[in-house]
Amino acid sequence: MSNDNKELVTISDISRLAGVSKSTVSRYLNGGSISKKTTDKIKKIVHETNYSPNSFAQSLKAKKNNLIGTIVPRLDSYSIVQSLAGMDQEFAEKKYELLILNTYQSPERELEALQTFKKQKVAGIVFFATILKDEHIQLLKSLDVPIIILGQEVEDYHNVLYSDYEAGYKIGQYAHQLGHRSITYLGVTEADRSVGHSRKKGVFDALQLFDIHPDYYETTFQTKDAYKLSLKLLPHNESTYIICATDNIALGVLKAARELNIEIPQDISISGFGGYDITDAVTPTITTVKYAYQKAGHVTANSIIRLVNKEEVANVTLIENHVEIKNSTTFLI
Amino acid sequence: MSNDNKELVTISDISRLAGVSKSTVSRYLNGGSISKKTTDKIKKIVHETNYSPNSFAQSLKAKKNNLIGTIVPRLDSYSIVQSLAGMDQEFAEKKYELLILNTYQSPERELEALQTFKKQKVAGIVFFATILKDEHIQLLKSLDVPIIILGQEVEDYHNVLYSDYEAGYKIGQYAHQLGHRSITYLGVTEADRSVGHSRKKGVFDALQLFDIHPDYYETTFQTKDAYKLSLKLLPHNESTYIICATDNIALGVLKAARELNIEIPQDISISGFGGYDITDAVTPTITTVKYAYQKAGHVTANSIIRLVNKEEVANVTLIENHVEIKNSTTFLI
DNA sequence: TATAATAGCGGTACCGGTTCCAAAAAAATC
DNA sequence: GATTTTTTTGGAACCGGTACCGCTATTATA
Repeated sequence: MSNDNKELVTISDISRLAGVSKSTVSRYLNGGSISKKTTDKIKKIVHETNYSPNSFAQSLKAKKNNLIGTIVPRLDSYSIVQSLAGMDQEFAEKKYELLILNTYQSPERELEALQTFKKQKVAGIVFFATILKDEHIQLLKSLDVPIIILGQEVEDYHNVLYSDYEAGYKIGQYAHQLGHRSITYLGVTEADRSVGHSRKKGVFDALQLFDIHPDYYETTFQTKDAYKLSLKLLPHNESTYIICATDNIALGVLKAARELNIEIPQDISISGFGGYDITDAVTPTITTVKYAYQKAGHVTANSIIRLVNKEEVANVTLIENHVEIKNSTTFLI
Repeated sequence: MSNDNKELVTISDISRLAGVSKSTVSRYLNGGSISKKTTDKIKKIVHETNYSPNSFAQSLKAKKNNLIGTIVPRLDSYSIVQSLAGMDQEFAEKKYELLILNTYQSPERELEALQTFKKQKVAGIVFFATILKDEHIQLLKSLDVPIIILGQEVEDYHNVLYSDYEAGYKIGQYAHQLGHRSITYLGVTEADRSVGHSRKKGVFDALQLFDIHPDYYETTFQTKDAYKLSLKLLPHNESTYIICATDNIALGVLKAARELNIEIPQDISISGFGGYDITDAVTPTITTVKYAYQKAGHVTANSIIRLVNKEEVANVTLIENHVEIKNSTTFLI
C-alpha cells in the first residue's frame, strides 16, 4: 500500500535537520524576522520532508481552531443540503472546516451532538433546528460556544430565519388572486414551528381577509404519505386549489391526481413551498414559493464566523422568498 | 447571550479543587485503581464544574483522533448523500466523527482537501472519487493515512465499488427480454469510469450477444440537459427503449416525452440507474437498477475503521444492485 | 571609531492532557 | 508487631507546537 515513511515529521525534526532552533523554524512558518540564508535552509528541509504542522498542537496552544460544528436533522433534504452547500462555500473561502453531525431527527441525538461539539471544542456551532425542547435550551445555555440557530426562532440566540409566515401569506394571496375560494391546505405537524405552524398561519391569515377558510389536513414530510392521503382525499374533493406545505407533499398530490385522472391544473391547482429542483423536472412544473437556501447558508456562515471573531451580529436575520409561478396553478374559470 | 463562566476548566483545576494530583484525576477519568473516597471527591467536582477534557490535548498526546475525513464532489446528489448517511450511522455507533469536504467537482479542490486532511491529521480518509488523475494518485501516495476510495477503482488502494458493469449488463438483458431491438443509450462522459464507462459497456456487451447495437448520445448528470437533448431527439426517434445512465437523466426524458405527447411506456420504454426516491414519485414510476447506497456507506465506514485500527480489509468490495421493474418499461408489442 | 538601534536567533515556559515510575499508604502475611 | 505485598497517589516527562524574553551579530547614526 505504499506507506513506508510513516514517521510523522515534527518541528523539532526540522530544526535539527536545519541546524537551527525550534523557535526559528516556527518563526519561519508563521512569519517573523529571518535571514535569507536560514530561510533557504529551512525551506529546503520543509519541502524535502513534506512537513505539515500538527494542528492539534496548534489548537491546543492557540486555544481555538477552525472547526465549525453543524447539527442537521437529516441529510436527505433538499433545503438542508442546499443551505449546507452555501455555508460550505463561505467556509472554504475563509479557511474553516465544516463538521457535520446528522441526528436522524432524534432529539436525543441532538443533545449528544451538542455534547460532542463541546468536547471537540469547535469554534462555533450551527444548529439546523426542527423542534426545540426545554432540554435543548438548557444544554445550549451551558455551552460556551457561539451558536447560530437556523430555521427556528429561539429567544436569546442568534437566528437565521426563513420568512415562513410571509411565504404562506403570499401564496394565500396568490390563490385568491386566481379566483379560488374553495381551498385545501395540506400541512405538517404544528410542533414544527416554521413549516408546520408559520406557513399555515400565513396562508390562513391571508385568506381570512376574503372570508375564505381552507380545509386542513395533516400529513408528513414524506412524498409517499402525501400520496396515500391524496388517494383518499381527492375522489371526494371539492377544493379547486390545494396548497401543500412542501414541494415534496405537492409531488405526492400530483402523482395521486394523475392516477385518478384528475388534471392539474385544469381540475385542481396545486402549489408547494421550497423551490426544490424537482418542481421543474415534473409535468406540469409545480408552482412554489422559492426559498433562498444557498443564501441562507452564506448568511449563516458569515454570521457564525463573525461571532467566532467576537464581532457584532444581528440577532435575527430573515431570508427572503418569492412565489414562482409555474404550470400547476391556473385561474379559476 | 447568557455565556458568563467562559473560563474553560482543565484537569489541573479539577485536581486543585479536589486536592489531588493531575495524574489521579486522569486515572479517575480513564479508569485505574482509585480509592472510593477520592473517586467520590473527584466525581463531585467534575460534575459541579461540568468539566470535559480538551480533545486537542488528548489527540496531541495520543497521536490519533477519531476524525474521518470525507471528500465528496457534490452534496446535491442522491447517491452521495445516501452513502454518507450510511457511513454516518456506523460512525455514530463507533464514536467517530465525520468531517465532510465538498469539492464542487473541482479536481483542484480535491487536492486541497487532501492537504487539509493531512494537516488535520484525520485518522482516515474516504474519497468519493469521480475522475482521478495522476496528480491525485501522486498526492494520495504521499499521505500516511488509511484511505478508502469509493466508486472508482484505483490500483494499490482499498476500493468500495458499485458493480456498474453488471448493472448495465442486467438492464441490457432486461431490455432484450422485453423484446426490444431498437435501443438508445443516453450516457455521460466516459471520463467517469463508473457511470460513464462501465455502465455503458455492460449494456452494450449484453446487447451485443443478440446483435443489438444501441444508438449512443451523451448528456450530463443534469436533468435539465437530458430534457433539452430529448426534446431534440425524441421527435425523430426510432428506438423503442431508451436506457438512461442515471435516474435523473430518465427524469429529463420522461418530461420531454410528456410534452411531446409521447406515451411512456406505450410508445417508448425508459429506465434509469440508481434507485432514487424520485423514481417512485413520478408517473409513471421509473424502472431502474437500484444500488445499495446506504449499504455501501456501512461497508465503507466499517472498512475505514478497520484500516485505522490496522486490521485487514479486502482490497476491493463490491456493492450489489438489482433491477427494479416499475411502470416505465413494457413488452414490445 | 564609538555608540545606539535593530535584525536574527536560541532558551524556555506553557497549552492540557497521559503515562511511567517511584514513593507512600493500606492491607495482608507471618 | 515487624515484614511483605498490594493498592493508591504524586512527580515529572512528554506530545508538538507558539511566544515571550534576552542575548549576539549586524547595520545605522553620531
